[in-house]
Amino acid sequence: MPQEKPVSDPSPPGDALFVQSLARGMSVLEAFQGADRALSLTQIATRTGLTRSAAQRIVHTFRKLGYLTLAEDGRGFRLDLPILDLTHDYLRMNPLVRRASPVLLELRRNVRERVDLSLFDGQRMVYAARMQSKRETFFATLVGHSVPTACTSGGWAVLSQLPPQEVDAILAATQFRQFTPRTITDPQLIRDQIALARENGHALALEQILMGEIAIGVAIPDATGRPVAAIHIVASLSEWDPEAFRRSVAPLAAEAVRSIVSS
Amino acid sequence: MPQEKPVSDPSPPGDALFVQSLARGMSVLEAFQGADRALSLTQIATRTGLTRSAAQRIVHTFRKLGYLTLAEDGRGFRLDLPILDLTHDYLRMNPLVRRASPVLLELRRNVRERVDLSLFDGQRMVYAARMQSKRETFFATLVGHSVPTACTSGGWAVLSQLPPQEVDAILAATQFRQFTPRTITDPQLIRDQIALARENGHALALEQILMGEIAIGVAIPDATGRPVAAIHIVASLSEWDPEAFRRSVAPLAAEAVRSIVSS
DNA sequence: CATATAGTATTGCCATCCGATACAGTTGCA
DNA sequence: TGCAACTGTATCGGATGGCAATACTATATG
Repeated sequence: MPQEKPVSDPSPPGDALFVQSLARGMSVLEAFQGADRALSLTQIATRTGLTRSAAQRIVHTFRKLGYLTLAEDGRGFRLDLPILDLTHDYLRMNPLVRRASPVLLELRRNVRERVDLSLFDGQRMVYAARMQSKRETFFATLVGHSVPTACTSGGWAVLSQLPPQEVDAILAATQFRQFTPRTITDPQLIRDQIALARENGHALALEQILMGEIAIGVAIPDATGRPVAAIHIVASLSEWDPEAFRRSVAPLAAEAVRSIVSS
Repeated sequence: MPQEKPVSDPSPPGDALFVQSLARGMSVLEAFQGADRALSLTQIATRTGLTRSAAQRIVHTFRKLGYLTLAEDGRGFRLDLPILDLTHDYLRMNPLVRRASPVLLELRRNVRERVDLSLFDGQRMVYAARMQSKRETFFATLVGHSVPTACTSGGWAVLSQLPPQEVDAILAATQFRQFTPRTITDPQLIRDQIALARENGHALALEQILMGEIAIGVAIPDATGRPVAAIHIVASLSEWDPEAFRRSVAPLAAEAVRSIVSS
């Protein structure tokens, strides 16, 4: 009789192919999500539900492989550079990113505003590529950054292409956060935005994540028509009237999506 | 041309803490380096030196965890989105990236050309952040991309701050590649560039990676004075005379580095 | 229709991973 | 000072969990 497991790693009973050590290892890497400084063995053990011994062995192994490193002051561990190699491999091989990149570049050249590619991942939209414009905010720059699907133009565009029950499931699971005073957190109002996006073929978001920011999102479907990503075009309200922005930018974004899909 | 890359599976004898399964698992992720399409189990097994069974178990586990996915056509596997979460965590927690990002942003605003941050990793410089300018090439955009230390302005700047024997070791281990007709591949000529960089406090590279490209690199030292990264400023030869570029940009880059170091 | 792939599934053996415990240093509060 | 609570590191016997071989179905290719 297997003992009760306090762990968070999904080691399903009776899955003969499942390599527990590997899952535990990855859970250690995941433990760094949301960490704001280096993590000690004890912290890692706590966050992952592993014993300190297990954490020690795994950290030891990752250090030998280069993925973790002892922090500068010798207390705690941090993710290290080889992680970026994986990123690069992922982005490089992702067919969507591959096809989208040149199109996004061209798009940015035309609209002269920031263009992003984000990937649909349930409740999140994860930024995969960014073509910057002149001025730029800063942290959101980072690849891998994500925002709630329900709070962003691209997310609305994606949701507008999904069956209602899936939308409901996502909205129900979303942890709403008031990014700005104007962030919409009422699911019903969000459904309105989604309906609007379905009508227009694109979504328009005003100051949902950052004050002063206006964004247009268009969903990118896969071969079966299911939305898997979105283009965002982001600009400043100080330079654009929302309707003018929509009129001049939305057609270009839509065409970019067509170009990506057909290539 | 895609070369066969030996993937590391160091299973040191007598290392009681080493978790073999985990190392094997990571070697599977690393197997995607240089792959230009999805990899089948057999290919993974070949590249990693694992048995097909082992590859199967590991791939199965990674799929359950989300890191790998079956390719669209059902043949072969690809890295999947959760990889980007690790990236984001790495970049976010990296003290250097944290301090450098706002400075690079400011720098780009002033010079109006592309600004990169790359991290020193022995024979490679790995791109960690990029602040783009107007026009842009495409693949090099990707985070995690790397170029040989010996072929890039930032690399020369870094090498100029290292003791000669370390420089020799790196040059000796470098696989030189002729990116452009003007790429310098003679170690002695590279040493000249390094010496020049040491004198000037910055390196100037002409068409080393791409034709028409001029780049200035300045090394970023850590607290002990050892170079760990570099700033690159990259522009087009069609718009700049090399000497003018150096005169107007190098001081700004140097000041940016000072600002990063002292913060 | 034969052959060579692809991904998936099962099984018995035993090496590898397991976690308790001990050790060596720092930090910090009393 | 010294104890307490932390760091990261090291050891070890036992049994769990990973190991490789092999068989399976399905799809592609000739």
